[in-house]
Amino acid sequence: MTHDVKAQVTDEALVQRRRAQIVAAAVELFSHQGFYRTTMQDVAKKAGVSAGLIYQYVTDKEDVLLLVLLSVLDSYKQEIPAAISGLTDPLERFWAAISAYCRVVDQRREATVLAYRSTKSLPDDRRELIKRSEIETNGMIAACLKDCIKAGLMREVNVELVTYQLVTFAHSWALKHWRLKELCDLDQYVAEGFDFFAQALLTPKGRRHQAKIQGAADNAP
Amino acid sequence: MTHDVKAQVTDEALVQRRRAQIVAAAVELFSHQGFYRTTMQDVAKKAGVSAGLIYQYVTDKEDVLLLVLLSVLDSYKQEIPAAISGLTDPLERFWAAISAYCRVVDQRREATVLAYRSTKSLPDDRRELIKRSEIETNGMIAACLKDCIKAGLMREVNVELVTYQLVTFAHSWALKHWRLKELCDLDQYVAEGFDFFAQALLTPKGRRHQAKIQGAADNAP
Amino acid sequence: MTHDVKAQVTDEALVQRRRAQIVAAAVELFSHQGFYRTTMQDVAKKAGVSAGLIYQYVTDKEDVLLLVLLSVLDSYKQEIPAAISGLTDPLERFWAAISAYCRVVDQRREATVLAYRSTKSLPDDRRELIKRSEIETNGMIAACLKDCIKAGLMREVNVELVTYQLVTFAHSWALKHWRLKELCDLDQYVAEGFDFFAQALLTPKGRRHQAKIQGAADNAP
Amino acid sequence: MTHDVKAQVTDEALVQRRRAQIVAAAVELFSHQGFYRTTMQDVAKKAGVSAGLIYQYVTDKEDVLLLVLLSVLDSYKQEIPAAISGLTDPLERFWAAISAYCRVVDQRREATVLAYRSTKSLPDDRRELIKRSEIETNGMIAACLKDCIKAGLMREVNVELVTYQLVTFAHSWALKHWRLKELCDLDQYVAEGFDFFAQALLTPKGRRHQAKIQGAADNAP
DNA sequence: CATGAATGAGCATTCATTCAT
DNA sequence: AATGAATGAATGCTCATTCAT
Repeated sequence: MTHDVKAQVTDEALVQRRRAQIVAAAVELFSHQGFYRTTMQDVAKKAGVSAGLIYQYVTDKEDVLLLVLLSVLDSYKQEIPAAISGLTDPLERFWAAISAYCRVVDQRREATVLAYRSTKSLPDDRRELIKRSEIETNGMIAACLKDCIKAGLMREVNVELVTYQLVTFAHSWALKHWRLKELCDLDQYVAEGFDFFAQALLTPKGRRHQAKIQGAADNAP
Repeated sequence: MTHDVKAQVTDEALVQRRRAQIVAAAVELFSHQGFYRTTMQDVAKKAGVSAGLIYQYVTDKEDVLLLVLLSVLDSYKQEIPAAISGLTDPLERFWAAISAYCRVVDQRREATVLAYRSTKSLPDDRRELIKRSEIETNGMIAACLKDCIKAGLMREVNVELVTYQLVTFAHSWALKHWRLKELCDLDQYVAEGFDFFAQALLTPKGRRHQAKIQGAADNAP
Repeated sequence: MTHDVKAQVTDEALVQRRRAQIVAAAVELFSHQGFYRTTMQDVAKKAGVSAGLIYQYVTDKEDVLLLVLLSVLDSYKQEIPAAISGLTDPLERFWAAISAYCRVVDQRREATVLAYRSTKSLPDDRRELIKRSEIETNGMIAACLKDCIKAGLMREVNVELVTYQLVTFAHSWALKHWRLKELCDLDQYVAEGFDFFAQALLTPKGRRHQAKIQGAADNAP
Repeated sequence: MTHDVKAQVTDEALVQRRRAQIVAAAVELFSHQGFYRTTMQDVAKKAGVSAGLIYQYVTDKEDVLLLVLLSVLDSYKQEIPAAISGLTDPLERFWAAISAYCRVVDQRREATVLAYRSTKSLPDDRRELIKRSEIETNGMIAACLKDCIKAGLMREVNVELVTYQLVTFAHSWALKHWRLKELCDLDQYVAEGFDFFAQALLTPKGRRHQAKIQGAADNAP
């Protein structure tokens, strides 16, 4: 976890704990009311600390936002590797990654929307941190995609562009949730996405392999 | 297009002109600095009017935002029908619509990003206006998609979900422009998108039809 | 009617008419919403003229207030003499004057309250005008009082102080109307006042005279 | 006395002190310049605090006005009972109450005028508070009056109406001070009032009793 | 380490007044 | 004479940040 945000407190464990407290409060408030409508007093109250305390763990209100956004991106960076860790089959890994992504987005739906709303509110240097982190996460998806292509299971598409399609598909569940939730639930959304991307990406060989996986999965309990 | 935002000035033509002036200034400022960091004085100065003047054409700062967002959505609602108006072939209409959408997004890239950032800053009732307008625009894309399906050129997919994929694809050009612009230009982006969606959606019959269109287009000057 | 308020318009009849229009609108608005809460645009609208027009008949917003307050005091100066004009008996004139005062206050209740609220909002020189006018009105009451004393009908009291008691009694009907209206109606209020002041002021001779008048009045239709 | 105005600061003693500071500054400014002409910056500067500070002890500018008006009414509610506390004779209590009322009005002359000017500037609910408080104060005067009547010392008059006469008499010292101060000083004003109300209210028995009291007082050092 | 009272710059909004038409 | 659009100074209120305790 890399934030070069400097704290004035030395006890590292305490810093961790306090920041977690602050971020937890801020995520909720920023998500619901937006960054600008949330006051530091709001954050302090919800975090159960005094307003002054926050400034011992953070330099700025913008720093709080940075911490919040990094915490969202961190969930991605933890959940996706976890979801594919046991798997070896490229196609299985691919679908598992997408599925994990969608599920994290669903769990942190409001924070995801927040990221779209508020990243621009950060000063340039801190925004760079976020972008770098996003590229990193995309890298994990891209890697899965590449493996599928290398294995001849998917077409030779522009990897980074398609990665954006996949990532955007996941994000949309949060961004357009106000409408999508009336059309389907998360599982259906993911299923429709699988179908769509399968059509778009799989080679004939990929299709056969897919059928095999599917069959195996269907026969499972 | 009609915004029920009420002006205190009676001369309708003047209202149109002044609002256009204000919106033009606001789009630029909101896009660059964000809604909250932009002061009404900023808007007034950039629009070349006094601060007080604005309040004769708008009730609120939020009203300015509403006007700005509606102006973006209005571009969609004008450009897309214009792009497909002469065409009769369902597939041609479909690609033309997508292409037009991408091009409007490109022209109003910053305003599109602004829409994602700031719609939540509106009070509920005004946000509804925006949502309704978005659904309307989506309807135009969905109609093209349905026609292709009805003609047997595309698979029987969930129309609204796929519409969101298409729309999101266009929006992404603005939202992720910071990265995408390093990977390709707009034409390439659109071309890649066509390829991807063609794969995902076309039936065998659709593919043959597509080839024919494509051939014709290739032989053109 | 003496306001040295200067108009920019020469046609004297028009000036009268316009000012009456403006004052009528202002009395109502100032009375209900107060001077500061009423905008010149409000006054213009209610008067059915444009905002700019007002400034051709008045130099200031404060000027409008002055005109309004003078109009109230003018009603006093007209109604009271009218009420006592036919009468010769000092006691009858006295009661008639008080009664008339109360009735004018009742008719212009809100304007009377306005005078108490807003006279201090005037710049010193214009406030002097008002004070002078008030003293003038008081003079009419004081004269009636003096006549009664001179005729031996009332005690040798401090005339000006008692005049203030009388005037204040009339004003209170407006100032405390929110409470008094629940205790009695105007006629009862006046009757109670007569009784009270009679006790306080009449000499034995005055009392006998009063009984005679009363008796005559009671036997009247 | 309790104003349900809520402070954001918890230390109750501090709240008391700060509010007193603010009210003291506001009374002076509001009295001289009026409520609307006084800015919160004015109040802050005169109170020797920052503008923001005030809003931790008050919700509104109107709240400051409410606090100011309540502080005036509170003086009445404290001074009058104090003035009559040692006395048992109904007539002595009555005159002591009136005298105390006049003296409080004299001490807080400008604030009294302010009350007449500005009560209407309060929103309805807060104005109700003021009215209730006024009725309470009147109740103290009315009680003295009733006791005199019950003891056969005064006539059977309409208690509440006469109470208003008495209260108004006290208030007039402030409201018409610009003129009255040229006619007499406070003691003379009170003495003239006593004479007037004695004539108006005392029964023969009351008159004898009054003479006795008076005699005793005259023989006192 | 923690508190929370205090600061004061910053901003949306209003409105008396002007002036071109 | 009359209009009403335009002005811009003025003001109530907020809130990130500090600092004495």
